[in-house]
Amino acid sequence: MLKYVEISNDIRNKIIDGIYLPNEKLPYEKDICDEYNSSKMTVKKALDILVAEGLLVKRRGSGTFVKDINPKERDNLIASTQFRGLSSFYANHKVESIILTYKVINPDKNISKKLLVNEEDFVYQIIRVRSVDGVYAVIEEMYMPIQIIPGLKKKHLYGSIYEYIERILKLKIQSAHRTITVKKATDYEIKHLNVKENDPLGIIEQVAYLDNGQAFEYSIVTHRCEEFKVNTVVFR
Amino acid sequence: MLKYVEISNDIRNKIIDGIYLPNEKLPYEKDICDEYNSSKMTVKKALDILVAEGLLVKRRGSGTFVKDINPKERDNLIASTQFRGLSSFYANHKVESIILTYKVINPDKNISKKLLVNEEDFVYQIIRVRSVDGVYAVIEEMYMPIQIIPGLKKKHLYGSIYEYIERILKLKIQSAHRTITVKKATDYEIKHLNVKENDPLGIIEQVAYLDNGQAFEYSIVTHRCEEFKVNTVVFR
DNA sequence: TAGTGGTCTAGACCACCGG
DNA sequence: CGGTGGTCTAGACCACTAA
Repeated sequence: MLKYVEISNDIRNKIIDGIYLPNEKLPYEKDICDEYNSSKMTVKKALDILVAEGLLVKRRGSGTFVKDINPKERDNLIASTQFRGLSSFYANHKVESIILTYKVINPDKNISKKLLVNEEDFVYQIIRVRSVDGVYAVIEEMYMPIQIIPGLKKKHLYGSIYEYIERILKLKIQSAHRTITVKKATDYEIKHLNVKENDPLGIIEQVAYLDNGQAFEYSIVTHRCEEFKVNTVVFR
Repeated sequence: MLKYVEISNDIRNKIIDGIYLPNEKLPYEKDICDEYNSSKMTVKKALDILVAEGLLVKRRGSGTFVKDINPKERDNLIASTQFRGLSSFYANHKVESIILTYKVINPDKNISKKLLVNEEDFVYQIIRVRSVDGVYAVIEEMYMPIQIIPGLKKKHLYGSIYEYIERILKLKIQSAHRTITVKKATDYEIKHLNVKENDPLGIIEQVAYLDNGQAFEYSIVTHRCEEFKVNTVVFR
């Protein structure tokens, strides 16, 4: 385990457990260094992770303080700063999938551009309706190059595809570029998501990358509006 | 100017100008250190900014590579990783505001909680319809404590409030926590945004913070769906 | 095995805040 | 002014990749 990850996990837990209270000033960086037996740079890196998560504020010249946000928002923030699939985001809920489409196709121009493959190459096309605790949540349309993700079988689609990629193929998922937009439900969504005509929907279009920089997934996930909530922290 | 900001700006420009091409390997960190006459840690910090912006990928053991994304997406990414007001986001367009409400009120429970002020304190309530190049874009409902943002006059509301905060009050805006949701247009929006009944809308609810950690703004910005597009990069 | 990026240190110096 | 966080260095050592 890396030292700065250890330190930031420890301090995050202290905030969650209320050992450090909202608006409380953290010990001086110097003391934190002593406590964890680390250098200033390492402690700074650990604290900066928590600043990026929106849990801490640093004021040059005065100190480091716990941000005063309510616990629900805080948990939301911690969850949102991580990139997870639906299955692990709703780890304590029952996530099920209905498979509408599962085939191998040649990508159209848009898909081949997103995944950086040729139009002659083959990609999986997967369309799933996913439910959480028995309630329809999203329609997920997904494209992955078979060269990068070999051996995917239908049985994997009922659970988490990310788990297959990471645990079976031993690949590392690194990041994703997302575009969030809004649209009105079409007949297709009315049918499969059990929404009403004219209901608004949230759409997350995403290209996801492995840690070697390869794009391995292009997906368009359409969310029912009740289920749709995205949290972010932005910096100036 | 900070060294790592200089280096990252320089490399970002080289990517934008095509001096470093997609998929190209960057010089070894060692050579970059020599080029900018800096230490390894400083160069690493500069490159990590570009990784966070989604422009670069690093592969331990092989090198640092320019991510192969199309120029339009790339520009979108660069714009989205920064936290700006509408005025500076659309700096090359004509941004106008219609002021629907401008008064000082006692905050309700929700607002006082978000801004961390008492319900007896006073906050500005500002509601503006903002248009870009003559087209209605958003309704912005905004609350700011008068103690933190003193002296705001109606004339400031026609332009950029952020500019008033930064240039006149000399305060530094640091970050914002955002929640993105979706809803169906109500009569209020149909009237003021010139949208049709049942049109979907994108909502960004935001608490913004100064660099001293104070919350200075709570706002709910309702976007017409055509105008609504949020880009993010997430990491696992 | 050589070459890459990642972590970590100990300490110098600077910028900013408050009394 | 003392105390805080921010930047930067020079170099040690480690983890991973590819030839």
